[in-house]
Amino acid sequence: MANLNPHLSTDCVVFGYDDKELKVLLVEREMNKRGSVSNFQPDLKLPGGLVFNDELLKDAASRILKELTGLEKVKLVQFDVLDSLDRMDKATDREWLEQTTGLRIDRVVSIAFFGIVGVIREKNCKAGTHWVKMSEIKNLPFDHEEIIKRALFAIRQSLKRDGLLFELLDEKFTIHQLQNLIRIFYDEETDSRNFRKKIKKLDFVIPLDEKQHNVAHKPAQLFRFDRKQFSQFSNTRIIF
Amino acid sequence: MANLNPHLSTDCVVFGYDDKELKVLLVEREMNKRGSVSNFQPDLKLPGGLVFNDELLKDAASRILKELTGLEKVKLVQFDVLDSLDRMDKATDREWLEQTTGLRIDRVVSIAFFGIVGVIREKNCKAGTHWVKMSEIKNLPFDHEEIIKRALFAIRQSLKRDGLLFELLDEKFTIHQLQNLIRIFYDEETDSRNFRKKIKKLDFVIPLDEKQHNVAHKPAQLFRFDRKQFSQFSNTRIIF
DNA sequence: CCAAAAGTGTTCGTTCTACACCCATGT
DNA sequence: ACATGGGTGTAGAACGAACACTTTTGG
Repeated sequence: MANLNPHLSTDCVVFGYDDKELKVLLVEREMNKRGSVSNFQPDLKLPGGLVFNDELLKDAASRILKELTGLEKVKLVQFDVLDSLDRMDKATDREWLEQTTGLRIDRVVSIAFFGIVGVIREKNCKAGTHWVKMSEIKNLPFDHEEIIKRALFAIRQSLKRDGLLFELLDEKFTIHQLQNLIRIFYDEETDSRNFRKKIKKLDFVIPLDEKQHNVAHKPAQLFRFDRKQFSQFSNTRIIF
Repeated sequence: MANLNPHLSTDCVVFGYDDKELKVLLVEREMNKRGSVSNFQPDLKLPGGLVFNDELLKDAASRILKELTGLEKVKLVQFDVLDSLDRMDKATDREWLEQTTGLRIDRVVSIAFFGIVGVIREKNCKAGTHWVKMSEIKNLPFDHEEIIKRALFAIRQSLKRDGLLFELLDEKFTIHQLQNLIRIFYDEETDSRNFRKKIKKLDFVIPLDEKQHNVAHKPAQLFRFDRKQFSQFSNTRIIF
C-alpha cells in the first residue's frame, strides 16, 4: 500500500508577514541535468509533491511541507482542487517530476492547501527556501501562480468568515495586533477608535485582566478568542 | 489515456425542493449477486463514479450525474474532497465498485460537488432515481451521509455569500419567490415588509417593468439579478 | 524629552426591527 | 365571496463613520 500515488499531489501555499508585507514560502527546484539555465533567479515553486496511497491528504501536505522547508505544525486548510488537463504540459515540469519521483506521469490532480505562519523566522527554514513578497512572485512552474492567486482569495474569505484571523495571533493578543493583521491581509486602513468599539461588542473576543510587559509604549490590554462563541456568531446569515 | 482512473471519483449532492421541503437526489445501487437483502427499501446512494483520465472533474461529475439520473445542465460546484482511508471499508461497498467498474480498487479519493435544481420534475429523471426528503435519508453506503451533511453546510454558505440563490430562480422572479427559497434552505421566517425593503436597497436586484400573469392573486412585480453588481458587493468584508 | 502605541466620546446619518392593514386577481 | 399572495409606513433602537487629543511606557 505505501506507494506514491501517481495521480494525486498536494501543494501548499504558506503565507507569512513581516510587519508590513505579505509573503509566500517557495522552494528551489533542483533539476538533475542542467540546473536553471537562462535565469539568474533560482527556479522556485510551491512546496508540493505526490501523496502516498495510505496517507491522508492533509498528512501528505504537512509531510511534504516539512520535507521541503523544515516547517512543522503549520495548520493547513484544504481550499481547492487543480485538475486541468494541461497543468503538466510544460516539458521541463513533467521531466522534473518524473526525475524526482521515478514514476511515469500522465495526469496529476493536485489538492491545494493554504497555511499561515504568524512571524517569519527565516532560521526555522531549510536552505533553499525563500519567503517571496507577493508583488515579486513570477515565472513559477505548473499552475503555481494560479494556485497562489486562489489561495489569497480563499484565505481572505476564510479570515473574515471562519475566524482564522485568531489562529494567527498568540493565545493572548492586543486589539492593535488584530487590526494590524487585518491591514496586512486586506490592504485596508481602519479608524482605530471605531475598530476598538466594534471589537469590544464582539462577545467572542474576551478581555483578560492582564497587560503587556516590556514594551516601549503604554502597555495594552490583552484579549483572547472564544471559539464556541464565535461559531454561533458566524452561523448567522449575512446578506439577507 | 481514456481509461478510468482507479483513484479518483466524483460524487454529486443534488438538492431540490418542492414548495415546502428540501430533498436530495439518490439513485438505486444494483448488486449483481443478491440485490438488497435485509432491507425493504432499495439500496440508495449518491450519484457518483470514477473519473476518466482525460476528463475534468466537473465534466466527470456532470457525465455521471446524467448517466445515472438523466439530469442535464445542472450547475455543479466543487465543495469538498473526501480522502479518509476507511471510506471503502464496508465489504459490500468495495465489492460493488469492483463489480461495476471491473477494476481492482484500493484507494479512492472522491471530489464532492453540489447542485440544485429549482423545481423537481420527477418525469425528467430516469427510473431508479429518488428524491428523498432530508429528514428521511438513512443507511447510505460509503461516507455518503457525511457528504450530504457537508454539502448542506457548504450550500448554505454559498447561497448567502456567492449569490447562488439567484441561480435557482428563473431569470425573472418575484420577491416572494426569493424569500421562499431562503425559508426553505435556512429554515427561517423573516418579516416580509422588512425583507422587501432590504431587497429594494440591493442594487444587484433589478426591478423590471413587468408583472406576473395568470396567478390567483395580485400579480407581483418581477426582478432580475445582476451578476456584475453582485460581485462587487460580495467582495466587501463581513465581520470587521 | 522623545517616540510609539494605548485609550477615550460625541454627533449625525443610516439601518434594523416590530408591527397591521388594504389591494388585485382567479376560482 | 373567498383565498392567495402583493404591497405599503412609521417610530424607536442599534449601528457605523467621521473626527483629535491625552496617557503611559522604554529608551
